[in-house]
Amino acid sequence: MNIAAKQFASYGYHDTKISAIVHEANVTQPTFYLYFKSKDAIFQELIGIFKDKLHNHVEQSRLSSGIETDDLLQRIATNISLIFHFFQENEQVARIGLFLSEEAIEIKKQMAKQIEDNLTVEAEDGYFHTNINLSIVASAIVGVIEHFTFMKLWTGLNTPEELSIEITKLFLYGLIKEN
Amino acid sequence: MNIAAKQFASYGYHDTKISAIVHEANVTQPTFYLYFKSKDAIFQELIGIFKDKLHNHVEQSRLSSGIETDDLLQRIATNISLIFHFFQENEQVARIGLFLSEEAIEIKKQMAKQIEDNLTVEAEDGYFHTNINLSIVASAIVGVIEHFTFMKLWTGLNTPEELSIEITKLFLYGLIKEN
Amino acid sequence: MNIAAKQFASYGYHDTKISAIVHEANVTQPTFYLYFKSKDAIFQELIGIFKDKLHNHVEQSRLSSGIETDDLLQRIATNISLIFHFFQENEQVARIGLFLSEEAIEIKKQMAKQIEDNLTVEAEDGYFHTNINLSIVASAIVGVIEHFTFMKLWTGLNTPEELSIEITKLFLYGLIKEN
Amino acid sequence: MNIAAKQFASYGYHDTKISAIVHEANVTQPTFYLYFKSKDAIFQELIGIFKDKLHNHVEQSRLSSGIETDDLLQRIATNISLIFHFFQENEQVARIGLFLSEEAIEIKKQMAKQIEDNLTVEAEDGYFHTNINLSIVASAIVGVIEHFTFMKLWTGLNTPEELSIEITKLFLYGLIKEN
DNA sequence: GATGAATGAGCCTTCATTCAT
DNA sequence: TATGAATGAAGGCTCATTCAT
Repeated sequence: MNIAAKQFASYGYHDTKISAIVHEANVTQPTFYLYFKSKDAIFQELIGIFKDKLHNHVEQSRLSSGIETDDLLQRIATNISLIFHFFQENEQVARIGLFLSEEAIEIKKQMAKQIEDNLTVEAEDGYFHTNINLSIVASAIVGVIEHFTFMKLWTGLNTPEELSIEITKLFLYGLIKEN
Repeated sequence: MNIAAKQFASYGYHDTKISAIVHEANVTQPTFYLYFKSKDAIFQELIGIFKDKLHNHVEQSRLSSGIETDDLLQRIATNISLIFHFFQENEQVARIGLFLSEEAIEIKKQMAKQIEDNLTVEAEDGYFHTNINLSIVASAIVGVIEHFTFMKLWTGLNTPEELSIEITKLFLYGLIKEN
Repeated sequence: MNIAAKQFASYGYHDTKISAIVHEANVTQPTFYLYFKSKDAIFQELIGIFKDKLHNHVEQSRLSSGIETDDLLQRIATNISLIFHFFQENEQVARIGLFLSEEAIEIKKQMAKQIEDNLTVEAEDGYFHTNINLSIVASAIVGVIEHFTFMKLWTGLNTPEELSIEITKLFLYGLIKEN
Repeated sequence: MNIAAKQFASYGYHDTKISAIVHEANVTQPTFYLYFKSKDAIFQELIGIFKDKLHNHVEQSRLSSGIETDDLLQRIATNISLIFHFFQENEQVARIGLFLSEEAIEIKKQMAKQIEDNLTVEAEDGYFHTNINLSIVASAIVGVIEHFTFMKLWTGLNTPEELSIEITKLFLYGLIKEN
């Protein structure tokens, strides 16, 4: 399973060959079919694993979100940082779920919904501009997270903390300096 | 060429068969090889086309950028809107260049560089926070554009104008309402 | 392997189709690729087999050459006869190695070298004309053997013994009757 | 035609492509079919050319054979030398006729017959051993000529004269030094 | 539970050859 | 006479998948 994840993540669906997976696993091809119905089946299974892990992660972070700081920025940054940590620790399966699967779209939509909900709660305190569409903001955040994960986190250019703090500052205060 | 672009954009590299391309083009397979050296060759050619178009587009928008408004927001929004328009009008080839090709990473890096340069110019007027890393901001903008293009523009949910104005507001002023 | 040898020997490289080989072997094409990397690979393998057999044959005949007759003619005739026997018993692979392969030239050169060495030993007894280039004689003998093998041995016109005795007489005494 | 001969001689029948021939001839493929019925047709035509040239050559040398020396060796050597010259001057077409064509066997048989006839005439003078089968000798000579042509003449290692003199000495006097 | 051996299905590619102009 | 454009026919090779043991 891990081997398959690694291969799919590295080479994509088509360029990952059952023969290569079983070779690295030191078993034979029929053995593969003893445990998985088909190439597609194991792929879907991996996607399922990602979705489960993601779901658990979200649950976890909801439960442990009691540790709320007074500081809004810190609070949001921590949330985003958790997401980056999750992608960092589950890179291979995340690559599959986020970039290779057909469900990727759906998964990202749910991420956005999740973030939107969080923002909505924050918004109730009245700190946010009211003329901004939080659904779109959430989607934008997903876009940035996704992009940074691929281009900066997985390439080792930045840590989750660096990325999350940068995102948070940007999205909260924007570029413009008011005076 | 267009047919191939459509097929690659729809099904990806491996699930696009030469037989399907030529079938839709009402020619036979050997005819394909009369014009393209191989499946990979036409794919690379399409990527090349995208890169060229993108390059031209960037050039054009640089030249015609004389129409500078006083309004910073409007100015930036227009620039981003142009990018969305470009992706809208070149959807298929953009799908290939942005999401299917191996060069996608490089292409996006260049987009980011481009945006960073523009921001740097704007920054000279002293309107921006000085503690913000423009390189990361540019990369974030690329992430959002890419995400929106895929999830909202190509799905017909939003127009280039809507998306660009939303992005601009968000990135310039952020979520926080100062008072 | 034998089937392939037969086909290559009969039809040449290009006119031998994998499909024909596997058909005669009562297996399917993928099975072929289970045992051989490519069409060219099995061809090279057959050439290798020929070279090995030839090498072994040469070794063998060197070892068993203790049975030296006093009669020079008989001795040489036996040697040549052995070569014809070898080609007779390994016709298919010999056809490939001698006439179809790119290495044919090299193989024949080595045959010639071999024969030259033998002649050189014989020459030490002083029976041969001294003004004759043994290297060229050896090459000539190879030419005749090759020609006879193709035109007379494999066509069933003559036996190894007939051919070898004829060659030997000719090369030893020539046409001219001295008196 | 010359171009085709060159290509066939260089690459063999299958590896010679019509496209390559017409390319080198600076015409298009349909033009080829304007002059030749098929790939096979031009190949046969080239074989025909070789056969004709060979035939003419034989005729010529028969007619001009009045220049008979008293010296038997010289006489025969000259004949063989002429053959080598012919092959040297018609290398490409000879490669086809001697090594690539299906008729090669027949052609060589005729060469042998020709040589046998010549030998028979010489034999009438009673200079030759009587217990030698002239048909086989002729065939042997063809084998040597063929081999030398390929391995020594066309590789530039030896001149026609060198080769013919060597062959003649060998076949007339043999290796054995009588005393 | 595991495998050696085999295969169905299909894809890319090539090449001699022709048609309409 | 010459060609631009196209194709029929086929061949090598790959890969997910299965059967018999």
